[in-house]
Amino acid sequence: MGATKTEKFTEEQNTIASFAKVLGHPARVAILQHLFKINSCVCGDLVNEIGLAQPTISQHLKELKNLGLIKGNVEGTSVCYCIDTDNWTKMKEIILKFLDQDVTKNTCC
Amino acid sequence: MGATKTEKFTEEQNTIASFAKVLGHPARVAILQHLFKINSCVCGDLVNEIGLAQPTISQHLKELKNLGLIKGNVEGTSVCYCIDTDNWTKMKEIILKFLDQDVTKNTCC
DNA sequence: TAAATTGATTGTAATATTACGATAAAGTTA
DNA sequence: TAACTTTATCGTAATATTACAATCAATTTA
Repeated sequence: MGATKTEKFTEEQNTIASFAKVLGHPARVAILQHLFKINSCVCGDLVNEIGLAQPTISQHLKELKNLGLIKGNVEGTSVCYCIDTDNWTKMKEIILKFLDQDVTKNTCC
Repeated sequence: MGATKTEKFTEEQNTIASFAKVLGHPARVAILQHLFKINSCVCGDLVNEIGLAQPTISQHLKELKNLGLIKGNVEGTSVCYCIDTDNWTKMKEIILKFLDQDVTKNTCC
């Protein structure tokens, strides 16, 4: 009990859910928005930008990295993060296909 | 500790995250896909369609209803669920706006 | 009205997530 | 090399989520 029963669902359903899940925390949304806004790499200023502790940000970055949405380059003592544009586009297409189902056919309710 | 620090984020970030979060479980993805597929209301066959217990499905339906993505009509002893097309469209626009950020500008990494 | 059907609610166990202090690891600078 | 800077990892507490058995509530049917 307690754990999601992944085996009951299709691969597509699990993929959609795992992308949606990683976007399902405001800190990760904020991180991604910031990475888009500055149009280049970011280093440690995410901790200042968002008001969470450094280990917490690091943990969120790891989850985004695990799904391939961002990548990080070590630059001296700091790490430069940015959007992985290829994977972002792939993710976008998967989510879009799901969201774009025809909504007009529903006649009851 | 443990709880998401909602107050640290903008309303937009929290809205995006809460929509993404509700899509972040394969059972809810499966429910929504089924509601789209049959192009009309569904009653209790979601429990058969997806292999989870009835209270579990009921709980997932409640979460989808709380965010306004589906609505339910009582029809005798059964309840007819379907997509709330207006709210689905609104949600889609919010998520799309977030996903559609220009990905080409990133030059480093 | 009694039995049956359907779905919601309650209670709870198992697991996952979030957040952060402490500390480690790796590079940089004095 | 010692001190400093930056980020990752470990450990853990607090909270949230997932799943389901048991039960309740409402309607329908025999």
